[in-house]
Amino acid sequence: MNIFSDFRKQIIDVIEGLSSDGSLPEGLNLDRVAVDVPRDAAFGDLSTNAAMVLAKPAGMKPRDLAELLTGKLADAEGVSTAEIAGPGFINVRLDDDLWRRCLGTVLQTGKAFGDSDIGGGAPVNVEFVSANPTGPLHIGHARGSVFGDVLAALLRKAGYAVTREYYINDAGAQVDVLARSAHLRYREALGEAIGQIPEGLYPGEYMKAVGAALAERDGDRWQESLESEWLPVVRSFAIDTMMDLVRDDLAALGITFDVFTSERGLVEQGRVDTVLDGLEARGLIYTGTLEPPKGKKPDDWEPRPQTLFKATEFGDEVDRPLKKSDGSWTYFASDIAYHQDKHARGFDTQIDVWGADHGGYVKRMKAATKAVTGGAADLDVKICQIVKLLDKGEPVKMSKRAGTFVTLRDLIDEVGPGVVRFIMLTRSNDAPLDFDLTKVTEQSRDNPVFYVQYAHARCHSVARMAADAFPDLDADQTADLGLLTDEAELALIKLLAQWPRVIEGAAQAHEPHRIAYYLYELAAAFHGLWTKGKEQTELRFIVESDRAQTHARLAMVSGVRTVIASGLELMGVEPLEELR
RNA sequence: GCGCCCGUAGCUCAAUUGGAUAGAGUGCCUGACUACGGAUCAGGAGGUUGGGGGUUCGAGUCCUCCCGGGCGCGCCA
Repeated sequence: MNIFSDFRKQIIDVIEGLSSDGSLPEGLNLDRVAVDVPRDAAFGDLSTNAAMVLAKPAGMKPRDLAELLTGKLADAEGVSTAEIAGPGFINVRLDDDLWRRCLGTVLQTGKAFGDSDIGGGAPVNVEFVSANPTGPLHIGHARGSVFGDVLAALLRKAGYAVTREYYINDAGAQVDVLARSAHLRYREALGEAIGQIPEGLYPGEYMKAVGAALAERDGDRWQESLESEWLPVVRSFAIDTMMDLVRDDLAALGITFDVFTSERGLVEQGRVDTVLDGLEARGLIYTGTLEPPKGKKPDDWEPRPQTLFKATEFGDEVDRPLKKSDGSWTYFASDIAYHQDKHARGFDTQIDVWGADHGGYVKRMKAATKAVTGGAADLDVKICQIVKLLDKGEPVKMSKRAGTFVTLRDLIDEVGPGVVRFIMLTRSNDAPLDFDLTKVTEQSRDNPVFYVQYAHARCHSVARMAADAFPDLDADQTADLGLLTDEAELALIKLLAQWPRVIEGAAQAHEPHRIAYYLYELAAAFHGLWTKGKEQTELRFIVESDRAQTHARLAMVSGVRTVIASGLELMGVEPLEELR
């Protein structure tokens, strides 16, 4: 039950009715007709801009059209009042019973309340994390990981067929460095003194285990052999080990993927060649020389002919190189093949979640995707800004040597997965985020995780107390919701009714942080009502002298608990029933 | 120099995708709470949404030009 979309249908019906009886022209475009919640509750429960957006095409003044619509709407079912305001807004108040019925729906459907079918089962591919398999995940990865995972969950709840995907960059020079680092540790594991890790190799302690495991598996087989012999083997082994590490770290955050795609796999299957041959056949690839960037000329710049993709034909600023000087593909070339591959697998809607440092690549990737799918695939790239790690307001110095933790795993161990996940969504993805280790575990209002969890725990607390006062109370569904008449109670119920709308809006905008903000707002309304009951005893949830009233209020509290739990679970955060 | 993101209350950030009198937290000021579970709640002050111009019924949001910050800028992903 989505009151807002239901009401929009009512308005559309009214407009179409007026069209068919000649009061309005036929065939009006109704796309821009919106139903909103007014900023100020004094304006009513709902408002619509219908009269304003249709005035011009209908050839009427907005207020006259509003007049016409209000006349019909006032008689519509469930509408208590409809009036015109401002330049032509129509403000509507609905019968309180309609809202109470919505609470009834919450109680009946439970956590499925808010599920939507706006996705229509359309396939969506969400690609996120995709960290290079060269080491454990760090804090910078945490944000994109959570963002992508919750966005995927959100889209699923909104009715899309979502695939969570991880692209393994296992074909570039970096994994060769990884292999050499692993080989060194392998020799170390076999008893060689390796001394200092040479510049350019990965020095991390985590590489020791890789070397040891390889020695365990293969003995001294690669100890004296040529690099050309051992490199592919060691590389493959190291990548697998690193990916296990990455999977473990993600699992600790509650994240799993449906698909892992290997860049090397695409290259070895010849997919890159195929896709780029196709572009070449269309005249979109040529050999040319790029201008140096103005104002910031690299020291070693020299003009050089390169194999270029005509990205400028698809909205990019300059054409982009596809081949390295050794003749191998650039990562961009394989990325083109990868996005084509996603399209070939049936994904017309693709979402990539990237870090802030990749912002400069959005245009070329969109251009390439457009080119390679003939414009059929829509790519949305979500950029996550940096996370600043703080402790008591002071920046935490990231030094591996000093022992200050930097890995994702350490962060999870320190504050718990739920806290990490929630905090990562307390900002819009394109705003930088402060993660204060002290604040996020504080029990205060300015720690949103606590504040929302506390509201949820309070709901459970009420239920426990009620079980003492009325041990034999029936299920929520049998309560007489008509007894919920206080303004604050109805306001709370109206907020619950917004949940499906929040889901749809957040899903369509690809903005999972809206869930966190909504939950905070809902928690605030609930805490407010709680305290109101403290001051006016007749408003308490449990009224010992009034069994029916208590029953109704417990049902309302159940509704709040259900929606908060539903939202937290959507975010991958476990709802707590007690706070120590 | 160019591109992308950003600029909103002292500070950190929202703003129903173009809607009405721009909202929360924090900080400051005032009050409520000896218990359905204390960690809360109610109120006050605080704004020319960086600046100018434009688009229209209507702009924090879209276009344009400046100012300021972050990221990026040919064979790293």
